[in-house]
Amino acid sequence: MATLGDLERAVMDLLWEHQEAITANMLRDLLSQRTSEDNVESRPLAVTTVLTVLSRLEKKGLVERERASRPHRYRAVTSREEHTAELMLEVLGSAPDREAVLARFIGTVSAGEAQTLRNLLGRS
Amino acid sequence: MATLGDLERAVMDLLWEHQEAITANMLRDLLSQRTSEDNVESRPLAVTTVLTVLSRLEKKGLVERERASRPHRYRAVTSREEHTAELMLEVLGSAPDREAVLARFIGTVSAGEAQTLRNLLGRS
DNA sequence: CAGCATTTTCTACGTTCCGTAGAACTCTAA
DNA sequence: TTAGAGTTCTACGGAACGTAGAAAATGCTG
Repeated sequence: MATLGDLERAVMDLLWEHQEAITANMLRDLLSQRTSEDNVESRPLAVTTVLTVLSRLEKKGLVERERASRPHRYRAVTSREEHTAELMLEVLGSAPDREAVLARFIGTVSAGEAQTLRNLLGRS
Repeated sequence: MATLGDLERAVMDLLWEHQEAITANMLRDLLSQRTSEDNVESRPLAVTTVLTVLSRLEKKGLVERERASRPHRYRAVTSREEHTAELMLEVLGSAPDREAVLARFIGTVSAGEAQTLRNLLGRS
């Protein structure tokens, strides 16, 4: 499965929040903001660190970059919803009896979400 | 997330197929059977190897053992369906807008499964 | 166009997780 | 009480990830 590390995840979260492609430097600033909110004493990451995880994310197919603009700009390839739904499907597919899993799944989902699902599925 | 390695996964698969708790030796035999089906030339695992992954799985809360019976016997703590459904829920919860994810998810599920979901959700 | 600042790539190191298993220790049955 | 089966301890190699310096590429500016 495409499992992400903490920093990779944080970077993806930021990219998902930005429709526009952004640079590694912007990402570094956003990351240091975010971690300083958690008032954890820590110096900001080096830009090269951010660039490293960005290329790893690119290799994983989650991020693409505009090489044209000089400070390269990065964006998420798929939306967070798409990505998450794909992951859920992948997990679902890891069991032989998908329907049995769905049954359990429905049981755990909140009432509101169950209603959402009914609406989405329409009548039959 | 509780992500599993290949061998850990293989062991869980076997435990999930056995309602009865089984010993490390049985597991080793079952594993060597399974891999020999894939006619990959390979000598069977050492029992200590199986025991190691079993204790790791125990630490992860996926497996419990009967320490009473002398060759300890191991069983999965939850069924595969339960486990998988929990994982799906965990993935779902990793996105802020769960309903949007569900919308995508419904879109990707097969028609048969959509029908299953309708039945499970009952009418509204 | 040459030098400098910015940006990107390469290389690398420490940590954690996992597959793998030997060494050492602990039971229990005879 | 001891041998053999079983369990725990310790360990190592490889991969993934966080981290970042060194080196190379690029582009602006005089």
